[in-house]
Amino acid sequence: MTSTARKPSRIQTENRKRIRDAALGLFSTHGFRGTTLDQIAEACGMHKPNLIYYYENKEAIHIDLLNTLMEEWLSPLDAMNPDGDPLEEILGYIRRKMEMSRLYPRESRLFANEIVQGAPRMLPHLESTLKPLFDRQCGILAKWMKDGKIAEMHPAHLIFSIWAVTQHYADFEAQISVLLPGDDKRARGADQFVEMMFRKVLTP
Amino acid sequence: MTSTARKPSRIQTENRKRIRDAALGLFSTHGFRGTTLDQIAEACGMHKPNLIYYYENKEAIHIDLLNTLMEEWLSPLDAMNPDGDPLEEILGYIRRKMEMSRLYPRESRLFANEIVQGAPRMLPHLESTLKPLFDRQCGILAKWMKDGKIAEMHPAHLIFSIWAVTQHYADFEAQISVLLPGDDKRARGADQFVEMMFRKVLTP
DNA sequence: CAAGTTTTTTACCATTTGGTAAAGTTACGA
DNA sequence: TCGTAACTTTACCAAATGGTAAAAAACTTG
Repeated sequence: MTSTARKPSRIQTENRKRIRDAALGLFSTHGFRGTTLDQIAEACGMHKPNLIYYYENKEAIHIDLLNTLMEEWLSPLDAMNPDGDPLEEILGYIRRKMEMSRLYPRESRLFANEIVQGAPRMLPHLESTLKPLFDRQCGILAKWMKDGKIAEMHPAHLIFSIWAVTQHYADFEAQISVLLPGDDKRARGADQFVEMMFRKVLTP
Repeated sequence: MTSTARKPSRIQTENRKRIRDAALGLFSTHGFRGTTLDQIAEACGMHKPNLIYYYENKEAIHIDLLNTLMEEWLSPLDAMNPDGDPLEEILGYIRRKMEMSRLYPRESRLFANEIVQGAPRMLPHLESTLKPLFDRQCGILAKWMKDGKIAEMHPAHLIFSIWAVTQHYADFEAQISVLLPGDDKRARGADQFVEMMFRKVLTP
């Protein structure tokens, strides 16, 4: 029985990464169907058949991207410490989300594209990976509320609102930059507003 | 000199509408590039060349959709009355936005797709139509704040947060329905949460 | 360094897709 | 009701696109 999966060589690891990086930029702004293999190839300085050498097909690149990025994208949520100070834990999470919107807008938009279009390639992953994590965090929030540490509210909707507001700055940047031009202190203004907002909401 | 623009016939008006309706459903879930003329044609029971008879090309359908829907999409913002009760005016706006997320998720996702991908076909429209409206509403909010009617904060970011939270329920429905299954009272829970949230934020 | 293996490149192909030409059909005003 | 303009359908096409075949080049290892 021959081994079907060999461990990847140095070149393989490197080139797959180059491909993912180029594909991330393109998929996140043009969507899956709006991106061609030729575009990806040119963006990473390779030839089209070379992409297919590393990935079975176009969809495999997209799926690998989603899977690879999913866990680091969710890691801040997992970092919420049940034994820490509730308000500070949540605000810390919000700050990390704002930071990620600023540092990794491509990742944010990649997921936004995928979800807006009905998550055709990610639904199973949402079920299996995100859902348990989400439920656990809802549990932590619920306990903090029951203990009177933060205001009582529906934990799930609280998380939704945090995601909505923080990711909005990455996903809708095209709109925001039209409505609020004069770039320099926009990020700080956003951070301050969001912190103020959730502090108010969460204070019992 | 022959007239270049004739007034549209009854059939023209009807069929253009049929096309727009079919295209709205497809563009909003598959994006512009992810939707084919054949799909649109089948969805509205026409043949492909017939689409081209009514619209110059595929892009013209998309542009017409965006333009046609833009103003009704923005109308609730314009309905905010500067002389009304500030808190109630804003909460009323938020309620209408939540209602629109529920009744017109296709429109919401159409715009979301467009903006996430950098608004390639809508940037001018954002500048010319949305921006003035947005600035005016920011002015109204600022005045309410100065008068001490609502809490002091950055008006633009307040509007962003309202858009983010309300549209999130339409745009990210695929995710929400995984995380919060058992559909029946989700909409009411969302309404209640959002109202509670912004009431807290806005109360001085 | 020679033999084998991995990686890259060139040339190509089948399908999809946006769009056209033109004949056929229907609606409608005089 | 007849002629014309509006509309629909059939048959087609060229370009774009995802993907393949196979030779050439580069790298690895005994």
